[in-house]
Amino acid sequence: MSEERKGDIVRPTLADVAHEADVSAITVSRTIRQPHIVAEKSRRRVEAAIEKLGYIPDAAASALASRTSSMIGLLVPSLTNNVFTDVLRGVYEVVEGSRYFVQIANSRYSALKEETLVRAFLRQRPAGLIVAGFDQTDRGRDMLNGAACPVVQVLEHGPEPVDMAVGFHHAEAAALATRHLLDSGYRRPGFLAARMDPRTQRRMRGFERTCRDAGALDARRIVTTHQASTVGLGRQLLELLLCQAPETDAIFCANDDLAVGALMEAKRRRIRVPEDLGICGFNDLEMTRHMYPAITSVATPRFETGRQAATMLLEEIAEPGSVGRRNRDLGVELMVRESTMRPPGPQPAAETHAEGKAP
Amino acid sequence: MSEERKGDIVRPTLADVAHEADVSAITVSRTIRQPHIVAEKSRRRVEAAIEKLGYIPDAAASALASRTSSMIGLLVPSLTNNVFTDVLRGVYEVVEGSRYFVQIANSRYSALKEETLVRAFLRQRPAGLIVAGFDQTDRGRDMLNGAACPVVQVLEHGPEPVDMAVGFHHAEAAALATRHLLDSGYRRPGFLAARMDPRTQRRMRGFERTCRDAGALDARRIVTTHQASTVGLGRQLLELLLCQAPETDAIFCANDDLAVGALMEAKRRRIRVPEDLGICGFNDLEMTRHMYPAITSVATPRFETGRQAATMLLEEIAEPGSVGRRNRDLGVELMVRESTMRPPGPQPAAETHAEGKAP
DNA sequence: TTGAAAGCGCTAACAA
DNA sequence: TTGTTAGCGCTTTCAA
Repeated sequence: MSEERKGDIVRPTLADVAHEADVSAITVSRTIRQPHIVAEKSRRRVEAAIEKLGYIPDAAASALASRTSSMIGLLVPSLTNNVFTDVLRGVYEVVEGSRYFVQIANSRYSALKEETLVRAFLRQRPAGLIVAGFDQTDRGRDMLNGAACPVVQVLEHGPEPVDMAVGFHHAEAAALATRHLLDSGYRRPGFLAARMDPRTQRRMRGFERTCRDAGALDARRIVTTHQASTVGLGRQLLELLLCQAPETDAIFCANDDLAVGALMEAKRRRIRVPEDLGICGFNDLEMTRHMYPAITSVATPRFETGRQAATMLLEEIAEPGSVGRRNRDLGVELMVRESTMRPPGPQPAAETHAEGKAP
Repeated sequence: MSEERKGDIVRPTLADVAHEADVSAITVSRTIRQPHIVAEKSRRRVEAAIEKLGYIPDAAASALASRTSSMIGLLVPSLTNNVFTDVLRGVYEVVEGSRYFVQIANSRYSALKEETLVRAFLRQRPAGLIVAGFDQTDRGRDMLNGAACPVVQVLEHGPEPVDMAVGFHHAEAAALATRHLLDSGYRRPGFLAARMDPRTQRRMRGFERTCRDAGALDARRIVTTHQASTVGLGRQLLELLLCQAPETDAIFCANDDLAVGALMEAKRRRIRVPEDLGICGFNDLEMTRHMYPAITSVATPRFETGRQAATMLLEEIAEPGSVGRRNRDLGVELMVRESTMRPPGPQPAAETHAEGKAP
């Protein structure tokens, strides 16, 4: 079909369907939105006409007339990062059974882009909005505050959400992991992190605080980068860490990608995990438990966060003010696996690393 | 702020801004869309008024009046699968610099859901559409055919796209990998696959055909499942394969997730890779090259597919009929790595597997 | 360079 | 149960 043809296509309207079915426009409208209040006979005629003409309702006209759309906007900083796609799955599970649909926007970790995207969402008069995190720009927060729809902030827990929130404490989750390393007998823990978005920074604070309290904090053992987190980066960061702090006997990785990369690099260097080096990841992505050795990680409630956010939104849309707990902490769970199960008794000297590092 | 307040918020309209700036509505509209044709003085007054009132244009009214939106719809079967998020990244890279925005819909591998989502997109009068694959339902294809906007099908190459297409041959790509295994001296190759969506099935055909031609096809060595592909599933499928065909000396995994899982399971069983078992993945996800040993994989042009699809769309939107090659094959590349670099000379007997399998 | 008038296709409100 | 009327907030068209 040529492009000229395409341009010429005139879509049938409600009025066309009404004419075809010999009813009024509003009856067609009702047949589509509230079929139960239309007489069986009219309804069948309308349905036949819709089918015959291939009628597709115009969302813009509908949104304009009703001053609302069926869109639920989801604003995340990344879609490469499985953390957000897991939230998304939870949201879908709830929204799919409803008359709403999800629109996704990706701020790519830019607060400015996020602001633009919030504005783009609001232009469409969404029925509800789900936004990752608490760290909007001032204008972004103002816009969310003034939104004519319910808003849920996800994946963090903190004071004063814009409207509603579901998530967990990043600093506390990191502290849990760090304490586990210390309790397992590791004395010189290091920290690897990438991207350094607000949530990652909170995890770093949790690590630092816990280490400081235990007298085990050493800035040389903290290696971070603003690059996006990848498995390859985990290898590089471990290399860097072992260069500048060869005494390191455990690492807490702010991401499972990094943990997997670090584990692979350790294997390649013949560093024994967990004997010479304990490794703990964060998020408990599916792959970590299947590594060899299986990697200890902090399981974060990503799917459940998405489910609850969507549920809260739908309830609040149906009846404003009806949602009870509007700021929820879902907590995390430490999944202890082989990579930090240090055998009891004295450990080999730290020099082991130096050996491992030789080509 | 209470929900009641929210409901009461009256958004300023073009007319309000016009009143504030003491110009007509159309001048405000022009200031927003074509600032260069508005006099400097009016423009500044309008911009000040927009700022003062916090005006946000209504997308529905705009779409209704202009009979088009700025939306580019992207329809994929999954967002958990990194393949599609890579395409997405390519699309974003191109679209972000334009006046269009991307809306993502997830069919979750259901052709019926896909049909519903195509309809949902068309209701919004998209400026363009990008759809994964060629396997729409008949109605889905009809709708795409009748769409009043350009359409690009991605991630496959085949005859008769609806409008435009960018992708590669899955069967040929699989044949490339399979030939590599055979050429590397592996004689009893197996095949692991999950999900079994149309593209995966084409890869299976490519594997079967190549093995048959080489007299190396044995149905016992083909293990598939309809479950979603995961690393854990790779471990399970390898276990199954080695149970029913212990002589297997190499595997082609239809996904890198499976390949990583299979590698980890092999390590756990003390099966030597690549000596006893060659492993080849598909897609060349970032992690595969960082495994130990590094995994051979077929690199697919996911990012470039997204880039080109978006570029074609924007060109075609700007000037219908202007895009030249409308059906593009981007090809694939085999990345040979440690996991299939079998040392030359006679190999240990196949019984090695039996040993490896012992607890 | 600016504006007035006339809809875009639908739904809310009310009436029958 | 169905219909009539009057917009929703913007852009197009034509005129000044």
